[in-house]
Amino acid sequence: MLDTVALNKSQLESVSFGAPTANEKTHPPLLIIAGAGTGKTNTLAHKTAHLIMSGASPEKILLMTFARRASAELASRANRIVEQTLRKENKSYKPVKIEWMGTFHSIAARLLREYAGAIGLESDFSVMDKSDSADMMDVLRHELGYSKTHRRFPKKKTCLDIYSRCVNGQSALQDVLDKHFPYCSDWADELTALFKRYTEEKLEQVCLDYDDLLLYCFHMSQVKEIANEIRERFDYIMVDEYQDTNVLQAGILFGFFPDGQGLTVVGDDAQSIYGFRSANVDNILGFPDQFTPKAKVISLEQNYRSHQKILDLANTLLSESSEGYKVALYSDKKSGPLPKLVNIEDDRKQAEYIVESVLASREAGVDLKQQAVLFRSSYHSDRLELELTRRNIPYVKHGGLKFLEAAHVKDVLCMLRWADNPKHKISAYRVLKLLPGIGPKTAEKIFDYLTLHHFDFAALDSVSIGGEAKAAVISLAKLLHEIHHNRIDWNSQLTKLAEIYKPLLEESYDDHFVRYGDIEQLTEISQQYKSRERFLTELTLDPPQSSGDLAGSPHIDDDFLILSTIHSAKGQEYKNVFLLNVADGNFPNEYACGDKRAIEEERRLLNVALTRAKNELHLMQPLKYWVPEQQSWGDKHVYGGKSRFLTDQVMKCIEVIHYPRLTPNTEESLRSTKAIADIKKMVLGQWG
DNA sequence: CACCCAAACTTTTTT
DNA sequence: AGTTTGGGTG
Repeated sequence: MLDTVALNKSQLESVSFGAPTANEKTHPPLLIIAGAGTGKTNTLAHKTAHLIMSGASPEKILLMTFARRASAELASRANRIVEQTLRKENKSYKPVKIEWMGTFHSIAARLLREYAGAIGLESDFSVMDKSDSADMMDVLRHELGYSKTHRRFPKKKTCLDIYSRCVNGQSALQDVLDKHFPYCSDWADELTALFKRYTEEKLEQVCLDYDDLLLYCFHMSQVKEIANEIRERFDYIMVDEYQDTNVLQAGILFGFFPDGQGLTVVGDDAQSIYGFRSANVDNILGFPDQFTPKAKVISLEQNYRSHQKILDLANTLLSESSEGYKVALYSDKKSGPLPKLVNIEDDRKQAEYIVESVLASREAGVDLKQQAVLFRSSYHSDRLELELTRRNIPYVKHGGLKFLEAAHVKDVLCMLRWADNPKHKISAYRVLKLLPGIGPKTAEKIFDYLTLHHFDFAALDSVSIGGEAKAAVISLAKLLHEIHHNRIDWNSQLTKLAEIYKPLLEESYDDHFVRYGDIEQLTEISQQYKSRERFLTELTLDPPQSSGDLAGSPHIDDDFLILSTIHSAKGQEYKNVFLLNVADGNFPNEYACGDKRAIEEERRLLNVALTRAKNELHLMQPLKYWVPEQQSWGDKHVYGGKSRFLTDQVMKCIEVIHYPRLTPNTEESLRSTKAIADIKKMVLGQWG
């Protein structure tokens, strides 16, 4: 009943490994090393489908993926395979629902809510997103008096990054500082105090940040009774992108499933690119040895995505690493265009070249959607975006600024969140400060008053503050009160909040018209969620990836070019790929150059970028490129040296071209030659 | 105490 | 370029 035609030998082995039979029900731990484009998702989908058809209960399957998009896709593919197979056998089919799937963070959030009672946690905790966390850091930073020191204290974002490293890597503060933030080393004591306050403050406000979700869940997994119960709930556990898990995530897995029964992890050590989030490649490399007997290992090496010339390039790049990666990819598609290294003058020419090539390919029948421009940092596409807009070429950008991070969207969201959780100080301050006449002090006063009155919004009627602001506070509090107690239907809660927000928006922004559109869109999105709580949690855990991603995307059948950071392009594939700014300082990034491990991560990042391409691959090598740093008056261009990854061996896999084509001094026409007219004089002429 | 303006400083990738 | 801090004013 297994569809063997669609799978190769290793894939088939992965799929059938440990599937339940009449007399055998064990599934020992399994590691699948799946190189780029080797049909990983397909294999996982088949495995899921196969398990279900062999009698496994869907509700006892746990699927953990890296991004929500990936998990949704996995589930729908598995569904399709089950359906197809059953149809073929003329059996009836009803859709399979895999209830337990999602990112580590979202699974953790769900488990924590369920077991909150058992671990002494309020089950109605809020989840803070990054900027909430940063805001809280900032407040405490001031409170502890660190903003007035003679030497500059790290900024809120830096503080948060340091904290996050400590938690996710379970490392000592001093180690983290020495290794990743040497310029902050002197502040160890202050940071320790700050992080302690931060942790207390979160407890007080019943908030968990991203890291807490993993941290709490990790501690929960160490509690025998709970771990046992959770192990009973799941027969099969599949974890995707295992190379990007950190110590905490691996700890959670081993806490819940110590013997690895039913556990399958999938990943590729050559695609580990989340070291900055404390991902640890050792997790995947050391996985087999965690168990006795050791876990079974299957490698997928046949690539179905790219032709051999692209793979040769990727393989050569990886072979020059000191890391010794597990797989070398090969493809049945032997021929295809040689990857190009395109020399251009600067990012302007870069944009020009890309626009021309992209349009030419479209003429030749390749949809824009099948072409992607990838880059290291999201601002790298700025110049290109200008050019695309100018030429009316539609595009969607993944990575970079998110819809939810826009100030006005955040404002409304905070109103809703405060209504949801009256103790949510960060939201409260943000919302209160929006009202005219209310600054930090008054906001504090109001919040203290609310605290004193057991967080009952109705009590704010009698708060004593200055005349003008008072009316605004009272009418806001009234609405929040009604929302908190769900006296207003969930469907119209955001609409009501938007009504209150609208005048404030008009007051502070010239482009309020556009911004209000975003608010309406937010309201629209919220309708898809069953309850306020789920809306808030899921939105912070799985924010829409791009503005085109929103509200079921009305332009779904339009054709558009893909712009994406490499990190966000993970798991994707495109017919043609353009990679921006391949130059030393960017590939590898200059901040990574100090550390050998970091450089290797840059190499893997480049590998990920290369292996997205099915057919054409253009590496753009600008002579100089634009960087936003440095003093604002100077020339913002930086001369990038040749990337150290483009060694002689690597260059043998690449064709070098120049754009515009090198032609010996054709007519320069009249540009930049000597003046034959005096424009200044002509302009002055109007005034006699 | 809120608000406005000028000066200083910054440095990627994401759940 | 955009955010954060500091100082001055009402």
